[in-house]
Amino acid sequence: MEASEAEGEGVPAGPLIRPVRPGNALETTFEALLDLIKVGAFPPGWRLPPERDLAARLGVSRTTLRSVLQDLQAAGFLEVRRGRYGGTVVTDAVPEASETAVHSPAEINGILVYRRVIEAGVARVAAQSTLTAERRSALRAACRAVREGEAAHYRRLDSRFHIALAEATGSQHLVDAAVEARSLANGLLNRIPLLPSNLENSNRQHERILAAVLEGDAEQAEALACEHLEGTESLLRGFLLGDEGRSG
Amino acid sequence: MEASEAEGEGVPAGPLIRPVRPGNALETTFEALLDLIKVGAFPPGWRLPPERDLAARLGVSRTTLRSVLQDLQAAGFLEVRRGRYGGTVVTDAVPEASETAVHSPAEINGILVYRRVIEAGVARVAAQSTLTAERRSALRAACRAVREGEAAHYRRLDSRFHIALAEATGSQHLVDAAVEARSLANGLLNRIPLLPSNLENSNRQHERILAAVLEGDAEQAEALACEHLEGTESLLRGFLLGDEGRSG
DNA sequence: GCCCAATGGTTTGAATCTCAACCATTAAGA
DNA sequence: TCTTAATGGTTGAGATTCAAACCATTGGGC
Repeated sequence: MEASEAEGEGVPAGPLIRPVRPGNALETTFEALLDLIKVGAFPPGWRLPPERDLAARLGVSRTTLRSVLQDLQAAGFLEVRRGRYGGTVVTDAVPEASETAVHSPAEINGILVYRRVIEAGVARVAAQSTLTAERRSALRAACRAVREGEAAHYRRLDSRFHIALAEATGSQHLVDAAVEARSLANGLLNRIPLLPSNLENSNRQHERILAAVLEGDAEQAEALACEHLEGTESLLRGFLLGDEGRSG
Repeated sequence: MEASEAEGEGVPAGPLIRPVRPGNALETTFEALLDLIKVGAFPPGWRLPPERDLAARLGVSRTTLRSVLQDLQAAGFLEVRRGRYGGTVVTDAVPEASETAVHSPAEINGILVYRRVIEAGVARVAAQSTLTAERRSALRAACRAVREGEAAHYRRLDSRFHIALAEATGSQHLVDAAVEARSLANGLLNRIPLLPSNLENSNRQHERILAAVLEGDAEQAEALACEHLEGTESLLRGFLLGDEGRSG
């Protein structure tokens, strides 16, 4: 067998090999919980599952989890209270738009394209799904929360709305993908300023997407989602790629 | 703060909490490598990256990786040769369609819906992407390999073609999602028999999807991908859900 | 025939993580 | 006021995983 690449013949499989352990247990657990806070899975005031339960769900030991919870507490995201009816509660601290890793234009495009496939697909499937009254109510509440929330919480509330759409599909895999896509995209989105006019427009688009989903109009829901995503993509491409282009 | 659920108010975030360590290092590494073999990332004859390199890419120690490689060798999937110009080569052993976990109808639907969102979206984006001559060549080769391959290797070759489409998008996240979607779906697809007429039809659909992608017709590529996926979904729903329905 | 370098194979000690048992706190109910 | 039970807090032993150093094999080049 003659090898043209270290991996063998043909197109190398390099990119297909992904870390099964991208970091140590502490790092990955910290990132996971912070991501969930950032995308609104744990809104302020929310009480996390009890430590023993949460550790089991995350697949780490309680010792490891406790260390992470202490770090999150020290960073101001959690408050802990002992005793019966105690627990670990999420504060309303807003995660700083940290200096995320610098992405190449190709990476940025890769994230945007991924987000669009996921979120437009989610809108379509949600519109095709049978929604319970509870689910409809949750969608409306999430949409209203974005509109009525303070600007400081916009990113989190916006994310939560899009994830609520994913939850409406009934596919755990789409939910996971939506969470991941939002976490990736937020790292980029947080670098552009929130202008009131843009937020207003975005909120209107949310209403229309929601209406299409509730009406069961799959074509419309997907088209509106694409339009919505194109809006922020344009902002991003101009803001980030333009920047990168100039500094390049 | 009044809690309606253990996690707090409103819709519980339970489903959003995912294991950061679904299994131990040996298990997850074994699954990851076997999945890559199954989806054609490592075709027969392929030489894996050297151990030290592969361990680094997977994010595990060389000790852990070696243990997994030994298991895969014992299972017949790999052959190892020492010395200069040695290495670890993939055999042409076909993974048995093992008794995968029994899925509920909701889980099956969740997988199918996820696969459709990913693969239809991938077709669209691939058609919109600028393809190098090498990439076009790889796509054609992958499509041809499905058509000309033996039935025993069909699943692997079919998967590789769809993943090649994802690679054409240039988005690592779509590639990862396509690998995952394929691994999930294959667990289901392997339970239905491969009929020559179905394979013929599937191959024709592959050709048409490829043609649309190469021509840059995004609408067509996505529509054809949906039609292609609907075909196997129908087979699956009738075969699995019908079964479950009757036994239920 | 010897050398070299790239690969797999082995061993040892350290780091990380897990598990389980037990302690302390706390507010509601009796 | 005491009890209860659900929560967080602490400790020690063991398992898992890692890192690094070194050995053995092997085929091509000189």
